[in-house]
Amino acid sequence: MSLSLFNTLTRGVQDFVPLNPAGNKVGMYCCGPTVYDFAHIGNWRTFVFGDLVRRHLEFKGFAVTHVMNITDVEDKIIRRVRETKTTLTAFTREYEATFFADLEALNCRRPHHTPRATEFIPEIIVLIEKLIARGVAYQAPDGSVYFSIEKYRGCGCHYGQLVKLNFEAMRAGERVATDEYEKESLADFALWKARVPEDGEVFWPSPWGEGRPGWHIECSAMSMKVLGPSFDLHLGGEDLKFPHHEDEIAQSEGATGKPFVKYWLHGAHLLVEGKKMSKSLGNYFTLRDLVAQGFTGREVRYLLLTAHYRETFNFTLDGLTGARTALARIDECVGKLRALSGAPGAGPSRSEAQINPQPAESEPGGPPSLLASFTAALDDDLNISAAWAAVFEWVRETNKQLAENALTATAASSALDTWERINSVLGIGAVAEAEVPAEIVALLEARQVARQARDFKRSDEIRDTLKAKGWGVEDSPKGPKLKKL
RNA sequence: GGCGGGGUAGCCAAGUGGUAAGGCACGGCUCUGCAAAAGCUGCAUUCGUCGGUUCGAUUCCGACCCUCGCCUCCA
Repeated sequence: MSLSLFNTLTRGVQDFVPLNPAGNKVGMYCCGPTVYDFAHIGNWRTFVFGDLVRRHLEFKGFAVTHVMNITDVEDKIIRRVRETKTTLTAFTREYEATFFADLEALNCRRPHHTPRATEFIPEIIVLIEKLIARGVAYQAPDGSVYFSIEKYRGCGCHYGQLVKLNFEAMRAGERVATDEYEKESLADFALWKARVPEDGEVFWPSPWGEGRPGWHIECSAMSMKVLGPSFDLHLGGEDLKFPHHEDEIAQSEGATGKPFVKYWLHGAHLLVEGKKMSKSLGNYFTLRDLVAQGFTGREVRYLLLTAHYRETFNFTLDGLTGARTALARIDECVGKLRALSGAPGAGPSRSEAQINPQPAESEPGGPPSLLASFTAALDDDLNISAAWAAVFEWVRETNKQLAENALTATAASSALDTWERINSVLGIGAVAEAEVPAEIVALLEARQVARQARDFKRSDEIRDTLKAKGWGVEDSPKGPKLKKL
């Protein structure tokens, strides 16, 4: 079965066919963070969505080149640099490092390329020169260079591919600083911003004088530098459709004359506790805020992955608690399979690289296997909810067989293989059994002695002690089981 | 004002022109010294409202109500 995705360009679900179908290679660009603050949970939804797209493509056997830019020069950054009296690099690198740490905490695969805007100034300048040479960009009296939408359209190009635009009906409202720059037309956007005193030391020389790149041009320059003038996938949050992505198309196609991106994917925003996230409402969370409340990156990842990417998702703390319970069910089941299969381990899950990327077909005539229903769900425009349903049905079925002692070690091992392949897409792992300190083992043994002597008062006391030390005990027919709380 | 999403159980959330996945929460039973875990089991005659099309609509059409987003900072 082939993968289909909703393409904002055509406003419909389409079969995914890479530009180079023979090569099986896919170029994917995701708009990355602007490193002026910690990324919030809404940002993370989009990045986790990007990770899901990449993982599923890799699961399908595509060789993905994943690019994510780092916007490290931009109005807000400059303001903060000025306010904190630091340097651009010192300021942005700190947030960049945090971003990658958080990305890892959420178990997102690291993009293959993470270009910084400030390291692509020469490429940006070349791109602007091309646009000027083609007559679709101009330098204004203030020294800034703008993209002319009128000229671009005059060349027969289409501005407004991602969203329907009606410039006449657009309000030149408060949010448009009409007097800030000397543009020829309100809709034109800056490619190069001339240096102003507020920029401080943040500027680069250029053929148009000192200044800095506009926001949109950096993505065009970096994506085309790494992936070429035309590539397969470009993702971002839905708010970026206009103007950011529209402008990227205009700049890129205006410069190369070639189609820029084949499939545009946009992730919906989230609400927190039913409301738009805002610092004043107290529902603004960064990942570290949630970690401070005792939640793990894994739980956050799971919750962010419970809803379809094109639907607004209501992120709640209750939901996060539910995520913990749901994950524990999966862990319990996978843990039992590991124990039965005699896998060494209880250790960390085997390397994802060892996993065969080709999904198996279900048995002819039989019920669809986990792998088949999971794959079918994600192939259908990443229907992750249906994919989870497949996972939990499998958990229930597996638990049932385990309870009936109906699984052999070989069958358990095979079930684990399937799970690992599923997990290569979900990326929620399964917690490895923690090392048990000698003190805890001793307490557990003491409790067993007490239980055998039917001294339940004593055994319950020890259970409470263990709990206080962070270990839960579950008695099973095969003896007590320790669980890190 | 223009454009675009949504309204499905207590909460989150799939889905379909033929009678509602899954998760969380909650109740019952089995097991257990108790508990936990697991298993079994119960939990929407109903999918914002009102009309229309249809043998049949939550699903298609129309109107309305509510809600969210974008309209040059935005994931």
